[in-house]
Amino acid sequence: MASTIKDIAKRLNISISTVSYALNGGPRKVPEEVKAKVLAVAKELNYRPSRVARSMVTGRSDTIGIVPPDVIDNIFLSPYLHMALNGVFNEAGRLHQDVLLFTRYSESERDEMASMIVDGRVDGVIFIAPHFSERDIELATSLHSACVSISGFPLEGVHTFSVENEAGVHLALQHLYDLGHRKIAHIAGRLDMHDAIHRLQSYQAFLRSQRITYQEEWVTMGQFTIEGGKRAMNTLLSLPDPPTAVFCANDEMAIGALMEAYALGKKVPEEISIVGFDGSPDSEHVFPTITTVKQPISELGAAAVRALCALIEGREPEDRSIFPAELIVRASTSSPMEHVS
Amino acid sequence: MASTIKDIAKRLNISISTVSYALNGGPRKVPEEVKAKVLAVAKELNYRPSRVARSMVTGRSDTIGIVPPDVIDNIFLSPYLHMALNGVFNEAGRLHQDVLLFTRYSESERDEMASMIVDGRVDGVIFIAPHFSERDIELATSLHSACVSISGFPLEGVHTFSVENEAGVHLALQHLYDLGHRKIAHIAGRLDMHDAIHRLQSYQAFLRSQRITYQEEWVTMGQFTIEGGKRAMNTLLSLPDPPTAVFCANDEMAIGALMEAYALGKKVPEEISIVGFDGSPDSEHVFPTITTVKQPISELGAAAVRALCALIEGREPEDRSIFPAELIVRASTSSPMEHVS
DNA sequence: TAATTCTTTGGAGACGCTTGAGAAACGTTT
DNA sequence: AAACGTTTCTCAAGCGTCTCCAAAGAATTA
Repeated sequence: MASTIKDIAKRLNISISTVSYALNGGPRKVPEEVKAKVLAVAKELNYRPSRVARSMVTGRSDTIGIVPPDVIDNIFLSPYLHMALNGVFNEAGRLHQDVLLFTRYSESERDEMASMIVDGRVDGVIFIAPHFSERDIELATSLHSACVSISGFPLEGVHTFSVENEAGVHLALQHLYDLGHRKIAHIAGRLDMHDAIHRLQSYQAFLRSQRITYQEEWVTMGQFTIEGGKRAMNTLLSLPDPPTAVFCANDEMAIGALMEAYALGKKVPEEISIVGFDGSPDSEHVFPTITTVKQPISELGAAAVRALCALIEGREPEDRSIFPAELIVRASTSSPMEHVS
Repeated sequence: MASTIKDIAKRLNISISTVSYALNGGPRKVPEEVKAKVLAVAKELNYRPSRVARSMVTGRSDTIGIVPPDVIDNIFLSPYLHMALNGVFNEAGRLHQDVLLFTRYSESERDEMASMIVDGRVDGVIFIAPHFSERDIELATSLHSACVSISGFPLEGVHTFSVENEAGVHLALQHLYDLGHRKIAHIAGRLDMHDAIHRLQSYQAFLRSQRITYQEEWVTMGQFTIEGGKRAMNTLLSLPDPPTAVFCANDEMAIGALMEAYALGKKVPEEISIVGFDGSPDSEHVFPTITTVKQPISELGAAAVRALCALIEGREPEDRSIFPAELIVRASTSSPMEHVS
């Protein structure tokens, strides 16, 4: 149906190779006159080179694969992933790379998934926030496939891009501390993810450095979801000695916490301060707007793409891999004193 | 580097075709004994079939392409697109289809874009909310490539999936009308998109049916964005005779309108009621929560995938193409009377 | 004019896989 | 023993493209 390079050759009575050279401005020179004719016929026949055939012979597909975190359904409703994808897509477009999103819908397909990564349709893979248990990434590296990760666990030979978690957490907690808070709880994310672990550890480190006693029950699990944030906040507010401030490992949990606080009749920030993490658009749309630690997620995505392309082409990636965090103070935090009095 | 079907054949001293048949349970039978041996060796050599080579000969890639709306940068931050992609990915996974997201980063690459659609890497394409001026979709059909659209303009031979816009708009406006509103403004979306046009027309039709005089200045453009919603709301509230209610063509603009209303000291819903469209998660996170018309966007995406797969396999799509809208009454709407008095 | 060099162009092999055509081996039937 | 059907397997032809190699032609030199 679709026309091929052969059709063009036949039409002009020249060889296939000449056509190929003409179309690609190929390694060999082709007289301008012939070139023009080839291009004209190509246009006339509505010729489109088959990327598949080209991949076959060049071994390159100019396509990068994205492996989103392996969570439950509806994964594409996560703001974090959106921001990451946003950066990835913009940069991929700029670098003339297409993006193949790997979908997986059950654990049992894990192996099939793994083989997709190395079946030749992508030149390299970006893992977004992979779980600790994620073996695909090891498989990919073992097969010498180019791969990088965003917010992943440090892994031998895998370039990992992430935010300065420790510094970010410090900014958030210092902010609360400076406001006068001493009873600061933490709603942690999924502890099989690197960022969640790192943020929890940084939280503990901060308490230690400020000589605040670490209270086991002030750390609750929120699974990085709004629902999880609600549940966690509910738990925290039921404590005999509830905290005056809550630091959440991401904005979604902060939103959940906010909603739950209101549901329980607690005013934010008057009765309890809330800080999020990520700097998602949503954090600014809720009421009150949420104080949060912004990480340049889109830039992480873009940097990952650049690094991956470098690896594919055999260059050494030049991007730094740790990105700065920035505190954005909004309306969900205030001093606890004013209202205690 | 990677092992091929040939390596397996050589190792076992059998023909390449036998290996192929064994691996695929192919068209021809292969004795269990041989099959077992082949599979064992395949595993040992860590063999992964090359999808590229397979595509080459079968002409199928088991991959569907997605063309997101051709808007400016950071497109992946649109909740609408997320919900659509969410449905698409889930369903694609279920049907064992991979998803290639087409990125495009400039108008000048339009032609390159078009050829990507038909270069053999995808079996079919889903256009999400294509613009009126989008020619790619026509190109795709003219090349007999399978394609469907979500919220697109009706086009000969292209299955289009969309929500019952007219009914949805009616629900929203009737709700406002029943509350007592008579001065109802409309913040419209991008008028090069089908949904935006359709919703504007439905708004006008409703006013006509209720014999409310259509006020030119009560229709403002919001471009489907939060920023646009803010600007539009600003314009509306500056009118000498401002409306008591605003119906927005999507939730993002409703959020923007909400923010702007607050910024101008107008209370929602006490002084002005706001209704959105889409039923995005965000519409429930803002304060006050927004009354909105929910459309099953994810289901639209899923249905589009099913239909596309049917087309690819030469079957007739069975899904209905118009989906119901549902009014979700929340806190952003109330009767105007109470406060006028 | 013949020999040499340079330029241009066509031929053909690969890439890894699928699959139809047909060969070989075997057992069964007449 | 011949004829036949089955089963099991090999051969080889592609799929569309890229690119090396060699052949043909043109230009230069002896």
